[in-house]
Amino acid sequence: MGSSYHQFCPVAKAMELLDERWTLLIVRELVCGPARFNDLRRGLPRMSPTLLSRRLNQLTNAGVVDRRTENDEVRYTLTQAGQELRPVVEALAVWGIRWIGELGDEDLDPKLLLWDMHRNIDRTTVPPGRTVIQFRFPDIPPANRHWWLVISGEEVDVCDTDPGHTVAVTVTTDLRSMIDIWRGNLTWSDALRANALTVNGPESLRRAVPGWFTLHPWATVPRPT
Amino acid sequence: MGSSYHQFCPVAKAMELLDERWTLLIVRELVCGPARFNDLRRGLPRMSPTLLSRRLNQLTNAGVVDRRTENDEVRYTLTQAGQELRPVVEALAVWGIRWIGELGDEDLDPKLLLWDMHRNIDRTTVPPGRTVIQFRFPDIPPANRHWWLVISGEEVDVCDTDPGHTVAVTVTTDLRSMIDIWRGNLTWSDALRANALTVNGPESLRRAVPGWFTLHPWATVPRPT
DNA sequence: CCGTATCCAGGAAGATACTG
DNA sequence: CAGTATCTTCCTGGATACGG
Repeated sequence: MGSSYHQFCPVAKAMELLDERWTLLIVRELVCGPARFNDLRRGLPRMSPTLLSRRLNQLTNAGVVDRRTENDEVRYTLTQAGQELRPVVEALAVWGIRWIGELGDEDLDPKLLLWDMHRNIDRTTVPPGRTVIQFRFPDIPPANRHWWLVISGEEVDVCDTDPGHTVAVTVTTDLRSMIDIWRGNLTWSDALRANALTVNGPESLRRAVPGWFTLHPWATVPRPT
Repeated sequence: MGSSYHQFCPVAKAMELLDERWTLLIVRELVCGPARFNDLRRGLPRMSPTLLSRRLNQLTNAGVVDRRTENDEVRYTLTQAGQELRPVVEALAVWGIRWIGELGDEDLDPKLLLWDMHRNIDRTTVPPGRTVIQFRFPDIPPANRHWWLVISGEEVDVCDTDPGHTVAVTVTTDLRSMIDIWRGNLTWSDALRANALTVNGPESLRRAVPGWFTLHPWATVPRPT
């Protein structure tokens, strides 16, 4: 655990645990539901597995995280104490979206974007059966340029190589615009109108695409004037 | 500023600034109102002035803190962005008081206790004129054992040497009990009944003392069963 | 009163490779 | 899939002393 502040103040005691690098981002991941070690790694790609492991142990020892093994599958979940960190994470998200507007190019990670999108699909609006969305970001290096979201009845998969299925719609845009949309700083229709984004595919699907994603809670936070 | 997480997530962007050691505790201090450099030092006694200075610069550059010089007096205040960190601090306080119950002896700092008490005096209930409360903590080393709170019309002073004024009431207790009361884990009356605390002085004042302090918001937070 | 200058030690975090 | 092991670097944070 982080070293002590030698203060009895609850804020200080909380921060002894939570002010260590990455800790609250792990909680953020787990707020979305139980996760396996490698799920967490996908949401925290710049974190080394050693450090992730250490942090999970610290959080477990602190009573925030529970490590469960169910028929050979390891799951990390939030305990009651962990669940109650949700207001902290939400308050931070609201503050962050309002006051930290400028993103550096380093912050624009397509891997994270797709990972986040994949868990915010509104199944009820996507056609039944298998639907594949292709994303193309021509402005970034080829290695990360092409992505596929494979939506089937039970699950949603993220691929960075062509899964081979028929593509329903292709979204072509620069990465920053797509992230601006995701964060709620830009609407799909404004991006389309400004030619910052194009959707290829059958008319009906093209119109429907934006509705396939649930709005991130961030997106609706009012911004400072 | 802290190093980047390379994520566009608002929580990550917020934590780049806020997860550095001491940063949110400075915000906590400033949430109570504008403060001078040495006021902050009193609330953060284990922090070196170098580091406090550096953090204040970081927070100023981040647009969270404003440094004002008014007729030769330096004041640090929260900007609008800083004010909006209040929900974060409050969420952390609620979580901390509920889930980080055990305090080490290292966390029991009488200096901090008195500093915190001095800014939570309910003037309307304290008799007019000058009122002096003496605190005695026989269980701790002599150097920190005796404290005086000098309440006058305009201000409240903390002294660790006898200010020489007439003492209205003397509170004698162990430090941990006083902090338990302050955090809302123990009531004045329970402490009195258990002989963990005694108040000396005129009957009427003795009864009134607990009411001279405003209840800390922490104190009323319901605890987990 | 309000900080800055300097120095030092320790450990945190990153990178990489490897194992059951 | 779920982590350890190891190594190295850097940088934070702490302590202390000093200046405007």
